[in-house]
Amino acid sequence: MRILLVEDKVRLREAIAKALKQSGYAVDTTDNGNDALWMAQQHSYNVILLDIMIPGIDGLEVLVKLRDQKDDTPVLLLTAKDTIADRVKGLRKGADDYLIKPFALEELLARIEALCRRSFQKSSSTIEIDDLTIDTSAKSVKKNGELLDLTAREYAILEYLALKEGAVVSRTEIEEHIYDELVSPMSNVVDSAICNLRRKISNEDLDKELIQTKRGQGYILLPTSK
Amino acid sequence: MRILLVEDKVRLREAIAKALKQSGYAVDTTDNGNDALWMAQQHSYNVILLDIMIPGIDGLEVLVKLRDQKDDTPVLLLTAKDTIADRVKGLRKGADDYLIKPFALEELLARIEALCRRSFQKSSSTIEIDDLTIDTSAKSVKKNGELLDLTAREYAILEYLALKEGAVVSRTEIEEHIYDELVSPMSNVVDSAICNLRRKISNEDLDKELIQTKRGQGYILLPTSK
DNA sequence: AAGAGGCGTAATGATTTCGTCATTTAAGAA
DNA sequence: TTCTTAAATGACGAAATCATTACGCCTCTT
Repeated sequence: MRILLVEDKVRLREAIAKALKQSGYAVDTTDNGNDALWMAQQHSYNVILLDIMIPGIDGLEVLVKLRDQKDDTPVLLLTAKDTIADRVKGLRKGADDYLIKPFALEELLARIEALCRRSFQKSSSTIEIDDLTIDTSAKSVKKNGELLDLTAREYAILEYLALKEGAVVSRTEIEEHIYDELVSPMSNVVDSAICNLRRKISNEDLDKELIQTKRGQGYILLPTSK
Repeated sequence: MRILLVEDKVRLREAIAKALKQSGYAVDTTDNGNDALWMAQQHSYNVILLDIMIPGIDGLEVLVKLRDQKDDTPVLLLTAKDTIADRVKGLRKGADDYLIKPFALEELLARIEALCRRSFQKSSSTIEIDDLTIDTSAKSVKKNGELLDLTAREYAILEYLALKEGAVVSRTEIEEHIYDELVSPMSNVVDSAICNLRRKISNEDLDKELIQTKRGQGYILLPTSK
């Protein structure tokens, strides 16, 4: 967990830095806006603590420039000014939190923790199997980079098989997960859907089917490697 | 953007709720902890405003139970108490922000905005997509620099889609996050709103729609680059 | 109090999807 | 090999989904 601390008053800066280090953070410090911007570009910090009244570029400006550069690092503004208008302004410019001096170190630490907690939750939403890339959030599938035109049903089945990659999935299981109404027992909806799906994802050149049939049991999605 | 407001004092609750609604949020309210927990389980809120001193389960307890259930909805604590120890305690228990009564509505709004932004992993308060610039603070949209005349509903939907750029958003999800009254199941409000929205943001020259339909799944906002 | 605009509803028509059925193909057992 | 049964395929039509329009109620403004 690496933190950039931008604060011009020496005593305060060193006090904060010390406290942060004791709490186990790696801390870089600077006393002015220009260096702050430069450092933020060099490293990817987990949190930036930014005093507003600093020499060189003003703290708010630093913030704006960071955001313009699509830098998403959580920023916690520190300030002595405390009019509501200032606070609102800071937050609206893209700050994540705001703390007014003087503050208790305990509170600063707690807020930093809250910021870190949030920034750590992004998970990839794509599944890659052979030449297929399944984007579960866009609900789209690419084959060698080309978007495939799957229907909602087809996509749902493929996603389900992909999630259970390498495991045999019975027709009944698919019916239960993909179809909400009961499917009549002797229907072959699934067969038919799989057939269409295969048509769209198969490699003509390769003879191997990605979706394989386990006679009497169901289907299984098997990447070539396995 | 849907918000759960938990506050027992009638006057305050209604004042806040009104202000939030005017800012375009869908708002649910309750005056006690038990209902709050239940409601949070029913819906997925974008932010929960939680007073600590409430009847039934205490606000902090509500927070703890939510986090125990792996619910990571951003929580903003409201409180009259203001010892630093309390604040630290709240934040450490998993709150994302903290505001002390009495507070200015402006600041509350700005903090809510910041929380929403962060939960969608966006840092800047403006979102740029193709020739559109969405200003989530001013709640306005520009197209090639020209201000578009969107209604509150239209804006809300567009903002939501933009925050989820590249992800399929179902009608139900839109209904749940934009509309606070229940939408009758076979209503086509969303369809009709999207239709109007498209009319206003579409590029006649370009044939590609920014808001694309994923038949059977929902809508998705896709910039031309992808 | 009247007018305007926003918004939800209903109706219509175009389009796509998907389940069914009939038939062919393939797999495994005897 | 031959028989049996499971699976694949293709065509068709019913049903579902969507876009769009028009209408009327409601709310807010003036």
